[in-house]
Amino acid sequence: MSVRSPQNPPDGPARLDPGGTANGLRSDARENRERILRAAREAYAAQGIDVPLTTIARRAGVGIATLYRRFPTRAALMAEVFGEQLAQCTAELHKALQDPDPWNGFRSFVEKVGAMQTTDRGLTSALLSHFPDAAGHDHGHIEELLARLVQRAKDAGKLRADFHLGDIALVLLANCGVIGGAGDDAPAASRRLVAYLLQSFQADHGTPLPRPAPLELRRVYAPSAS
Amino acid sequence: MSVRSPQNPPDGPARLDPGGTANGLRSDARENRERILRAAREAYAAQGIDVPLTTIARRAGVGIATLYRRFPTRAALMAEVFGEQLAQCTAELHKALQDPDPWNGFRSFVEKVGAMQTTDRGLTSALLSHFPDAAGHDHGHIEELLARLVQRAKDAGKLRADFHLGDIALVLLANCGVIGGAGDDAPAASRRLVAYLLQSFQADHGTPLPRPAPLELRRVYAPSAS
DNA sequence: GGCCAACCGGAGAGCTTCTTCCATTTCTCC
DNA sequence: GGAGAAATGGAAGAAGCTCTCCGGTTGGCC
Repeated sequence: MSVRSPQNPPDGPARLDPGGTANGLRSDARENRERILRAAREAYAAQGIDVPLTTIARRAGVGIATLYRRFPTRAALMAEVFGEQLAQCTAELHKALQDPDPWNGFRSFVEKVGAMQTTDRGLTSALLSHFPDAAGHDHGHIEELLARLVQRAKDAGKLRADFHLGDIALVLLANCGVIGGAGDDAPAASRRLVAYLLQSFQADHGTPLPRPAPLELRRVYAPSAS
Repeated sequence: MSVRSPQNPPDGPARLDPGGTANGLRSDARENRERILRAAREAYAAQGIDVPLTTIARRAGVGIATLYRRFPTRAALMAEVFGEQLAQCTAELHKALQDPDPWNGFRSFVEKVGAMQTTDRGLTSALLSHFPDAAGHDHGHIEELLARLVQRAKDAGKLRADFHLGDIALVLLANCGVIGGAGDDAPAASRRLVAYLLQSFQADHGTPLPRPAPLELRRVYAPSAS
């Protein structure tokens, strides 16, 4: 994301920093903060969201206390990291909406996000979780874009009419399960799952479906619940 | 590991106990063993395979040491519990093979197992894991029956020819992900996922698929890997 | 150059879970 | 009913993780 204006006007009286946390820090602190975020991003991608905080701190080359000082809760850190991931998804979404072929845009978006999940084990959480303090990146926006993408494909007659927005979450969760369980075969397995699902999503499959699950893309992050 | 062989028959000539462990125990020990298995089954179903051993012991009304004496490793306990689950699956499989309509047998089996996963969070592990000491219940048998079920449906022209046995594992893993992430909506979400997938599995969908992942139903249980 | 608030890292308390050890109790056989 | 092997439960050690406290360090401003 790197939204944060790098140079803060030295005399600016008004405290800007809409993200909320990065400015006003001493230079060494700001540097460490970036290092922590980078390390967290890598660690989440590699090991999933359950990676111990000590691991992230070590990876960043800072003490655990520094990490805690900068991000008082686990959720605060995740919010920051996943904000960047969400931005990436939003970018993909915009790209998909610009595809002249609505179905192709939809299909390639689902495939793309599926592939991103394979690379980054934290992405699913990013998409399915709602971090109250993830300022700046609002889920609502993603959801709205997604709804447009879906509607566009339906209007073109290529996406089945009974497709539900929650089915996107279904894909993400299903793919997450496959990736988690398939070990080294994860990329191939994930591609195949997505291909299967996309075939079912096409409009020419008349068979009726069970009622959609009321899955929300947006889901409260509950650290205790696993 | 200090396995002080607890039951050494004084002179017993024929060692029966094909399951491997239950006979030759004192009556109270055998009773406790059953209690532990029952508690473990319930705990796994309710909380998944990560449930602490102390929880199982408490639930069984025995001390933790008793659990350890009977099942030296976590895997040993799981092997025993999941052996029962596998037996249940095998029964379903037989039932499906007896369905006069091959596709209907296939479909109902997949739906049934999907529903069982919703009820029992340990079942996926049971099906995807291979416990070296799960004597008595052999995965090979299940796999063979499954292969017959698949082939039968293919021969009837209802299941797509490029369906791969590993796609069954794909369904299980995907469903597992959905169940784990969907919270209270798990049953509905799972049903919908399975319905989507089953539609794609039907033979009249000509679109080619990515190459199948070499997923094996049988998978070495690796406690360290999550 | 020197001050001092901001910042740092590591030690350690507190918690959960796994695993082993051992004094005590219980069952079985005679 | 008594001897002794088998079995028991709980304490305790080990390990991993989260989070806090505190003495020492450093960047930024005069």
